[in-house]
This record gives sequence, structure tokens and C-alpha cells, in this order.
Amino acid sequence: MPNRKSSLLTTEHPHISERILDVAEQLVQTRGFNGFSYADVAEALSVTKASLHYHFPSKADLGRALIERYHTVFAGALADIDDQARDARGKLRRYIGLYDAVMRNNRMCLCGMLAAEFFTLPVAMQEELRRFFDANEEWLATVLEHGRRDGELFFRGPARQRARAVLGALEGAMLVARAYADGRRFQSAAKQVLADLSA
Amino acid sequence: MPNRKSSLLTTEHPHISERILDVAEQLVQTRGFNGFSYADVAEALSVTKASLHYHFPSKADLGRALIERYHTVFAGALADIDDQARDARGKLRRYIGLYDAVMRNNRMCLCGMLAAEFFTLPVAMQEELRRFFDANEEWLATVLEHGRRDGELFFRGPARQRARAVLGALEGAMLVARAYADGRRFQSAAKQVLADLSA
DNA sequence: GTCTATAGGTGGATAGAC
DNA sequence: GTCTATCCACCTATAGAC
Repeated sequence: MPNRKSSLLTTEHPHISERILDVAEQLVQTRGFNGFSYADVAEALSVTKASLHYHFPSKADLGRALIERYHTVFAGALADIDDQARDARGKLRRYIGLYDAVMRNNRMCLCGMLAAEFFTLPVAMQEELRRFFDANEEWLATVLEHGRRDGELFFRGPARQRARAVLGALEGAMLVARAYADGRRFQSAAKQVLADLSA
Repeated sequence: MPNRKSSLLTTEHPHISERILDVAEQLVQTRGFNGFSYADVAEALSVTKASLHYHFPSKADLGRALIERYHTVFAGALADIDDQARDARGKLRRYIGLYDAVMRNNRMCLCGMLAAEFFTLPVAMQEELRRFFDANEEWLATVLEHGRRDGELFFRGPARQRARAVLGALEGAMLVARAYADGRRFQSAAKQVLADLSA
């Protein structure tokens, strides 16, 4: 077992900064960046707000670190997928599984949530957010392109554009499913995304 | 000309309540329900916060009225589409046009935005939100079902599930496009949604 | 129906002791 | 690194004059 820390939803952490990020991440994913406060995090960890400011001086710092870590963990998960599956369909299924795991925890994708609040975010967070989406799209585009080349997947037009549509479809399915607290809504939509890539 | 008020982005209004809703709507669509305040609306209309509370006692009241009106206007737009287009593809194209018009104004769908903040919303708003999505899905499902029956559209499985996937794909495309302030990202994804409904 | 004034609370953030 | 104490800006909301 290489690193058991590669899950998108880690639970145990030794370092305090990581525990702060864990709580903040959960709060942003369920309530949004403008929907939580240092007081919320402090209470969950039984520390004072001042302590949090020691680790993350401003909320913008905290937010930026949040995206950065999320991006890193996500990139690790994508690398794991590349190791585990050779075929494009298998990779896509696992990719969808990442989103599904988030949904199962009654959360929204961190970056999807932040995309909604985009124009209220500090510039540093906006840039970090675009980096996340760019990396996602790039990975997806590569998988799609290879899948098409190998006769495994079927779609028209640039793989990059298709990748954007896939990413958007998954994010949107999560978004709407929130209003019904029903993971099956997401799963149903995700299946269709995959089916649409078949002949 | 039946009613020139049926646009999803009305600009001129005689009544004060409507003007409040116009400003609040724009603010929610760009900054989210937790990202704007009575002060923002008051400043935009050059009135005091107290005046706003006369028309909408609490922010929950304002939010509820916001969804209600949005739903009504949207339903009117769907009725107009049913009048203007007989074919399913034409209806879907116009439906997508509604979203595109929102995007062009650098906004997010009001209800998509609220879906992100769902768990922070007053219960009354949550219920109103579900009603909006339900109505959308129902209209879409009917269009899809008829389109398939007439050999115009091609897809597998229940029309209702397909409708949910379409709605999610459009909402998600808007969501991610925000981070790039690029309407073409949405348009590209929207075209693919339509193309996927062809054989 | 709009205003002034203000209440009562919470937001992010800092100073300085320990 | 964490605490207490505090600052000040902003929030939603209300009372009461006009």
C-alpha cells in the first residue's frame, strides 16, 4: 500500500493545519465560502478563532490553501487512476467515482461550489480555481482522445471541448442533486455521460 | 405584441417591489444569496435599508419572492417556446437560448446558484427551489418524449432521467464557464447536449 | 412608504500575555 | 501555538417620526 492518504475525503490527520483544512473544506463544500466563518471552524476543533489566524492569517489564505490541497489530492487520484486502469472507459468510470464519493458525503465539489461564488472570491483563489479546472480538463481530454483513437469511445469534435462538456455535466449533476439530497440523481446523469461517449 | 415583460432579464419596472427584486436578482445571480446584503440593494436603488424591510420584512421573504418570480417568468418563457416552436429540436434550441441569455449577462442561473447554497437557505426557499427544478424537468421531459416519439430525437431510458441530465449539463456548463468569463464555453457544451440527442 | 436612529449580533482580524 | 480581550466594520432587523 503506497499511500493511504490519497483519498479525496481523508479523516485522520496529525497536523493542526491539516485538521483546520479538513473542517474548512467540509464547510465550504456544504455551505460555500461565504457561508462559513472562522467561528464555525474554531468550534468544530474546540480552539479559538485567534488560533486559526495563526495558521491562516486571512480567510483568503485559508481559501487558497484549500484549493491548492484539493488540487493536489485530486491530481494524485488521477495519477492513481492512470495506474489502475488502462482503458479509457475504466478511467472515466473511476473518475466519476471520485465525484460520487463526494456526493455520498452530501458535499458539492469544492471547486464547483467556489465557481458559483467566483466573483466574490479573492483574486488568488480565482486563479487557483482556474488551475484546478484546467488540470481536470486536460486529464479528461487526454483520456477521451486516447479512448477515441483506440476505438473505445465515440464523439465528434475536439477532445478538449468534449472534456469541458463532461466536466460541466458532472458538476451540474452534483449541483442540482443537492436540492434533492439524492445521490441517485447524480449517478443517473453520470451514467448517461458515459453512455453518450458510446457509438 | 402580447407581453413584452416575458423576458428573463427585464430592465424597466414601474413598481418599487419589482425594482428591488430586479437588483436583488442580479446580485444573487452574480454573488449568491450569502454574498449580498440589504445595503447593496439599498445603495443601488438610492433608498435606505429600512425601506427595503417595508417591502420584504426578512431576507428570507425577499429570497422566496425572488425564486417565485423567477419561476413564473421562466414558466412564461417555456409557454412562449411551446407557442413558437412545434419541433422538439427547435424547442430545445430556444430553451438553451434562455440559459445563454443569462450567461451573456455574466450571471448564473438564479436557481443553480441557490442550489449551491442550498443547505444555508431558509426552508421556504428550499421548497420553492425544488418546485422550479421539478417544473423545468417536467417541461424538458415532455419535449424529449415527444421528440423521441416523432423520430426527431434519439436517447435511451426514461425521458425524465434524460431531462435531469440535460438540465444538469446546462447548469454545470454555466457554473464552470463563470471561472473563465467566457460564454463560448457554455455554448460549446450546450451544442453537445443537443448533438447527443441525435442518433 | 420612506426616513433616522439604533439595537443586537456576527464577521474577519489584531495585540499581547502565557 | 494557543489563549483572552478587543476593535471595527458590517449584518439583519425594528421603532418611531414624518
